[in-house]
Amino acid sequence: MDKPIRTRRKEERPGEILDAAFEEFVQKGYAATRLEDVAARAGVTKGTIYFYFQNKERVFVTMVRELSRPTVAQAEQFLAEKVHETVDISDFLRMYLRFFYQTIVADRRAGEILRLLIAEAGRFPELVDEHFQTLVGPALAMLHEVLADGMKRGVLRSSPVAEFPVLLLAPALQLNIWLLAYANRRPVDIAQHCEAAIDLILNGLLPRPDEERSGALTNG
Amino acid sequence: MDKPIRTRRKEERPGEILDAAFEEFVQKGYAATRLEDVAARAGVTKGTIYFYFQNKERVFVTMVRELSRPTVAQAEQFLAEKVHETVDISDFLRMYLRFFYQTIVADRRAGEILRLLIAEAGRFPELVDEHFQTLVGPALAMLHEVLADGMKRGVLRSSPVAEFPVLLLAPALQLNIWLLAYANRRPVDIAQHCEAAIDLILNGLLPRPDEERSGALTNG
Amino acid sequence: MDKPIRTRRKEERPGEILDAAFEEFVQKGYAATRLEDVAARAGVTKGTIYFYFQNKERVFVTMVRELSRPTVAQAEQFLAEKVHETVDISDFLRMYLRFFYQTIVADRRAGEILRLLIAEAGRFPELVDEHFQTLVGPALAMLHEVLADGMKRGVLRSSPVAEFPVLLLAPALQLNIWLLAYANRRPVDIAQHCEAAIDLILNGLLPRPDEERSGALTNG
Amino acid sequence: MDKPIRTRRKEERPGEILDAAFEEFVQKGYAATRLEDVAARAGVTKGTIYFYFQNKERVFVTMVRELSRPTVAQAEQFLAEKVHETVDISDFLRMYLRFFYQTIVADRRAGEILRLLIAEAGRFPELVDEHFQTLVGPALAMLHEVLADGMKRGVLRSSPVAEFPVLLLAPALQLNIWLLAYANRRPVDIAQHCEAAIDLILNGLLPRPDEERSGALTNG
DNA sequence: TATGAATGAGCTTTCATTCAT
DNA sequence: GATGAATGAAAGCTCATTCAT
Repeated sequence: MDKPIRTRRKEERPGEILDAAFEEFVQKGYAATRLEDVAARAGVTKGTIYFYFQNKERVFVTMVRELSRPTVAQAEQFLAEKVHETVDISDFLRMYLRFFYQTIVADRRAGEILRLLIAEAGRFPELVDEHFQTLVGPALAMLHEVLADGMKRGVLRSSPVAEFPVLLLAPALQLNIWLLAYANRRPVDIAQHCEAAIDLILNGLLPRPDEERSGALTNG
Repeated sequence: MDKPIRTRRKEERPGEILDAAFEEFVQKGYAATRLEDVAARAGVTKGTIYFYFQNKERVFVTMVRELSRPTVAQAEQFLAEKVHETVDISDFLRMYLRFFYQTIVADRRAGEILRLLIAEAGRFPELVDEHFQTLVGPALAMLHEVLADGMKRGVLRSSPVAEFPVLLLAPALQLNIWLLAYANRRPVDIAQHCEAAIDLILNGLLPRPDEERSGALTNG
Repeated sequence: MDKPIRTRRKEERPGEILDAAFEEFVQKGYAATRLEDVAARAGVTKGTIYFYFQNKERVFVTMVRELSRPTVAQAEQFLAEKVHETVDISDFLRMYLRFFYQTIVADRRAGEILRLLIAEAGRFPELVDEHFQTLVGPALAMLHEVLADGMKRGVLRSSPVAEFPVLLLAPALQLNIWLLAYANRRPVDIAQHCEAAIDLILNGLLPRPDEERSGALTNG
Repeated sequence: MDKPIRTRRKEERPGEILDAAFEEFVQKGYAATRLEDVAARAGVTKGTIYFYFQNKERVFVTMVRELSRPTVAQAEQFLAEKVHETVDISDFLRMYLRFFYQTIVADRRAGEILRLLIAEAGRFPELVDEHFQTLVGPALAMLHEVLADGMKRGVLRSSPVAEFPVLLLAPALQLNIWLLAYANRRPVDIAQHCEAAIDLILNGLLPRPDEERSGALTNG
């Protein structure tokens, strides 16, 4: 029990280290995390980390990439399904929002990584850009297409929102940050928050039969 | 001839230090900021900081509080004006949103402090809570009141959004994070973003004359 | 006695540190020297070294430069005196050799620094070149001039040695290395070694009246 | 088909490791050399080194001994030939000097090992002494004998050089150090350097027919 | 024989903090 | 009030050495 006999597990070690790194980085942030604590949590010693990773920075970057992988895969699959071409636009938007709530709010790992990325954006700009390219960009591009198409077809109200599809993701982002910043001190019902966002957004986007000109309400 | 300068300085020193601290903390984050750099930027030496502040943590906390002060004052004034009691609800919501865009997006200091708070939330939970109590909480309380009242009076569609007034702030928060995370790499037109958010939200909240039951669109 | 009260001596500290560094580097070599030992020997703590020097390399380089200074000054003075223009060439060469024995053999500091430079030449090529430029080069240039002039005037035998003035310094270099490599295990009488070298070199350089052609003995 | 290669390897491994060690130690010095680099250069892994050698120190010591072997053998053969008893003393001295230039200057391995020994003398005093016993000592003893005998027979000028035969090796040592310290930055023509040394030394040692008393030139 | 994952002591370097002046 | 030399507790990283396979 004292010295857990030296075990070799080349296959699993890196993953174990990255899992440990995730917990530590999330808890303390990049700079305040000690690699020794990561090692201890992974059940190895400092030296072992340096056997698998070049330095602290590489541990962080690799961890973000590796733990983002399932999220990226899910998102790619979701975006590839092209359900929007066959489904009612309201239904599609509901699905879309729920998917994002699922991804960046309900999934702790994905949510924490997003927050970590925001918090450490200044130190890891390339990582942030990478994240944009693989996740945010494609998701926004698809939304943009759906919105523009819906407006052209008249199933959506014509609105400047078409140019800011990111607005549809804002609620999920807000909740992500809220939950992680206030931790357990200000709990929120995720499902209700999501449904409220859907209510607001769908009503905001669907045509208003009472109006001749779209955007009538917009000018102040 | 010498004196006046020295005297003036004496009173301004703490403020100069906090200004310098703001720049450094924003650039590097809490842990990676060196008090020596703060001192250099403020034109003093490390020792001087310790004359005015107990330690690094106090410098950070005091900086956040002190530099938040004008924002808090503005917000308090805005919330106290009670214009919502006299003005058309659409106009009020427009003003409200624009005010927040002004505050947490266009005002660099307020915006950066918000981001700092998000990034360092784990290390300074009390500061986050304080921020909630003085800024976020009151703003949300007032919004909640306005929304609930509007729905009761029928000038707003009855909707679960009433219980999540924070949804109205989500767009500004999203833009704040976007700008600070992507820095200058992905510029956004703030005014247009704001107007798009207003369009979405107002249309999402105002009554839909074509429908009997509110929320008809909500169920999936 | 326990904690030698923190004393400030900005003026003397760097010198004390360099003196301590000299002893440690000489004893252990560059790589094997611990800055902590240097600090202890100088009566300060590790941190203090970093207050005055950027890093270990700078400590080494600065030490070599600083402790070479008196030697360089002596050499410059010696070379500037131009006694060779007024003195009998035998007398001059005797002075010259004795001066170098004094410098790189009898003077422990200069001798050790020379050996350090030889030992660490691979890691500090610029330092070696600097040493050449300030010490070796000028000394050889002057010797070359004296030898060439002497041979032209016929007071020295014409010989290929003119092109290799460094041969006159070889004995002192050899003794330097001998003493430092064998430490006290193989003591040598410096003065006798020097006089033997002078005997060999003067007899080797002065004209041989029995010969018509110089260099008669050289061909094998 | 496989076997022969493996078998051959098996016997050559230690030698391959020592060759690799030589290159690394020469390039970086003892302390700065990583056994991992030695292993990589030898085409094996770190563990293998520990199979053949107890530790880093033994690798170094064994390498010096092993790679010195051919040099020692050559020297022993040369010294055993006793050509000095049959050959003209000038011819003998020429041969002697040329042999040493060949050995410690022209032969890169022997030259580097000599320099390594000088550089690391402080850490490996026994190795230095061993080197003295097997190489330097015998060579000097023989020289001493030849010089003393020559002076007694009158074929050499009587001189204090008899007691410092090492002076005859000084030029080769100087050139060895020069070449290794200045690497390729200050090239020297080895053959000419050698011939100049021979010229200086022979003329310095052979009798001067113009003088009654030997050593007349020596007193300053 | 050989491997290479794992260890852990040790080293350089950093920096918040102190304190004599 | 202000300085800045000095401290010392980390923390990142390296590498000789070990050992299960």
